[in-house]
Amino acid sequence: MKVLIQLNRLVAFHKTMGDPTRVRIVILLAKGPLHGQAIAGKLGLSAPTITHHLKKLRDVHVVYERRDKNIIYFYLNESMIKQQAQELTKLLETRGEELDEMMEISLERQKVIQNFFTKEGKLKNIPAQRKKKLMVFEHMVQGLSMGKKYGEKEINEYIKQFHDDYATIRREFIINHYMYRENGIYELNPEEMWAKPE
Amino acid sequence: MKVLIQLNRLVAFHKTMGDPTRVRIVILLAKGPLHGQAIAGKLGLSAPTITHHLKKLRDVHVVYERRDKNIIYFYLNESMIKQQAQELTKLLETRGEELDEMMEISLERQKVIQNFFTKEGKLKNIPAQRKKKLMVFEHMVQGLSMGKKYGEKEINEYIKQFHDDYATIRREFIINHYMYRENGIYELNPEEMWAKPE
DNA sequence: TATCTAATTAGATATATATCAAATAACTAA
DNA sequence: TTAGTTATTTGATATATATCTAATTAGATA
Repeated sequence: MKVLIQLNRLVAFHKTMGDPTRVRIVILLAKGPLHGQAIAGKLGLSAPTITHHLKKLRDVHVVYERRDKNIIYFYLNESMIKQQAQELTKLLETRGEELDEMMEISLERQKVIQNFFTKEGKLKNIPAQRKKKLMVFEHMVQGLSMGKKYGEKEINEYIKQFHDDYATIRREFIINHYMYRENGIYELNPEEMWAKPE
Repeated sequence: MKVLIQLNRLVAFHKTMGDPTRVRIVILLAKGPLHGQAIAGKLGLSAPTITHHLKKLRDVHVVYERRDKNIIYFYLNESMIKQQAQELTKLLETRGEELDEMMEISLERQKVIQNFFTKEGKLKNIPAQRKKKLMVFEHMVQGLSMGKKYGEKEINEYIKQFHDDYATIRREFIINHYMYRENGIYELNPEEMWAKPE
């Protein structure tokens, strides 16, 4: 099977992790979720600065947030970090000829993602065109971890991060073989099984 | 065993990998060593630009170079990439309390490294003070891969990247249990075995 | 020694970004 | 509705950095 890396995603991830403040935030969140003020306090930085960094971390899906009353808690998305660690080693298996192809695919995909997601990472609507729809789903599924089992509630919560209509999207995940379900437990399929355009 | 991460090293690595040109260089070198002009040609960038990026990649030990006649070939240090991929996942196991400790150690170490290595990464001289000496050796040993077997020639070549007196340094590696030797084959020891100060 | 090629350095420019204080927005609870 | 808390946005500033051209250095060879 061909090693396909999404260059932009990989670069964006590393760029984001290439800042000491952000890594410190990640380390703090590894212990458990925190709200903005707490992070600011622990790191001795202002609230706007923390907002700034959290936005970047959220852009690459390293953190996500959940509101409880008036306080927004930030969570670490561990699976994304694990995934990117894998991508890094995949780089070594890449044959140089694939570079151009990778760049092209990356570019097209980037455009679609940019069109259908707000800058906050919310899905505006589900694309009608199949190819684009699949790109959007693949994008969403990136934050899930291979081999991990998810309860239905958990999946719903995860999808809500992108769109309120989690039921439809969850169904699409199954239909297009991104995930499979057994006794109410959801799990990511291997990439070979995912729906492909054409 | 405690998870000890060198924050600065980790951040520097990711910062370096957070640039599309540099990742493209890494992908090219994954196929095999190349010289500067070749890289410049393939990427459509000027020679100075390539020099600039190679310097950064060299700073974090992702590439190293070897001269053949008049041409300098750049090699990918795959073990460093694998190692950093591991460090990334180690982040997740880090307990937040270790943050300060990590920062402090990082800072002290950084200073020592800065004092004893030139900005080209060459070791100026072996520190007399034991603690600093160990830091220097640990620094050098970072580019070797755990579990990999190295021939004596290979080790010598590797050490020459830092200092001409490879024999002394190779001996120190053994004395301080960074590596062990069996029938002329060298291998990295697990970190628990490494010499510790005090 | 003179000359060729490869690599680096210097200097310039344009762009990005980390940070803060002040203003604003979003939400809760009284 | 009003007050209080938390988060974000705005605007300013200082710093970093990706890229180029031109000049320089390093090493090989004729």
